[in-house]
Amino acid sequence: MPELPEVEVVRRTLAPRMVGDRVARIEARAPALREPLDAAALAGDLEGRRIEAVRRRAKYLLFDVKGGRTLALHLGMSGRLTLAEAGGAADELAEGAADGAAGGAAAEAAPGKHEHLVIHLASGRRLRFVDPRRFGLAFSLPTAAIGADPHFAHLGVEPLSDAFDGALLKAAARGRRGPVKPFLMDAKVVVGVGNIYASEALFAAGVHPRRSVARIAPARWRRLAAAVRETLERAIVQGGSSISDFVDGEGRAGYFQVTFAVYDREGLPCPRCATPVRRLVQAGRSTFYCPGCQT
DNA sequence: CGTAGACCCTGCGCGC
DNA sequence: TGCGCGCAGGGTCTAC
Repeated sequence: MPELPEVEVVRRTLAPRMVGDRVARIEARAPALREPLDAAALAGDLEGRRIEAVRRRAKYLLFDVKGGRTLALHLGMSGRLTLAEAGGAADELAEGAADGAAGGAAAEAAPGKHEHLVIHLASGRRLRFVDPRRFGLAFSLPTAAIGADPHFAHLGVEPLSDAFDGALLKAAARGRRGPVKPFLMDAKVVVGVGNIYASEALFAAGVHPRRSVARIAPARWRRLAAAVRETLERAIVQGGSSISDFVDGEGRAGYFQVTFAVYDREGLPCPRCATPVRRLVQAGRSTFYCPGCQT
């Protein structure tokens, strides 16, 4: 569910309510995520420590605690975080929001299906990590060693940073030949551009998803970089405004506020020229584009 | 080195 | 109404 904007919206929701609080207890259960949960390491690194910052790198959420350790969470495809307030009432709300599919059976097990991790805070709040498809990740590491960690070492530039521009894309494309859409989604080039916003940014820039990166001139790279940035920033603003009403840290609501120009709109009219939107498959992922607007 | 494809896993929506 | 199939926001590994 999460691309960079959704992760960033969750981060902004959680940060003011978690920074300054303390990790009281880590509760790890459910089957392994992409990598097995190391409950002992999480407890040893985090329990009893004050949360100093909630940051983001690519699609990872980073919770820095006092003593130089960091909890890293990745939501994968289906991960969700909910921050339940102290006391019972808000708890139920969070459960309901997090488990939309479990409808019929009232006899669901108490902890909730697919609940992998619960972080109990000293204030009584609880951060729950639910991930049905188990593509997510949760691990702790020394804060100072994040850059060298294999999960982060090869990551490219942040798309909302000053370093990200047309010149960077052009340089990264040197010696490459493939289509631009998978290139945009390559985290070694630029992080956080997932399948939805890759299609959306290409549409906004008027670039055909199959165009070879070897045949993109500087002006077009500039347009594309600007489109990536603006598309992500707009999604953050829209997701953020929709989420501010929520009592929990649920990220999914943001998606319902954002309207896509082409993504998941095969056959529907392009918002700019009314030509029917087309779908194709690249690197195993669906791409949506307007054959009239994108060259 | 760069790229394409398979694979990890569960749930949902659609067509029959 | 039930069942099988295809597809889903991510990332990594292997084979070419």
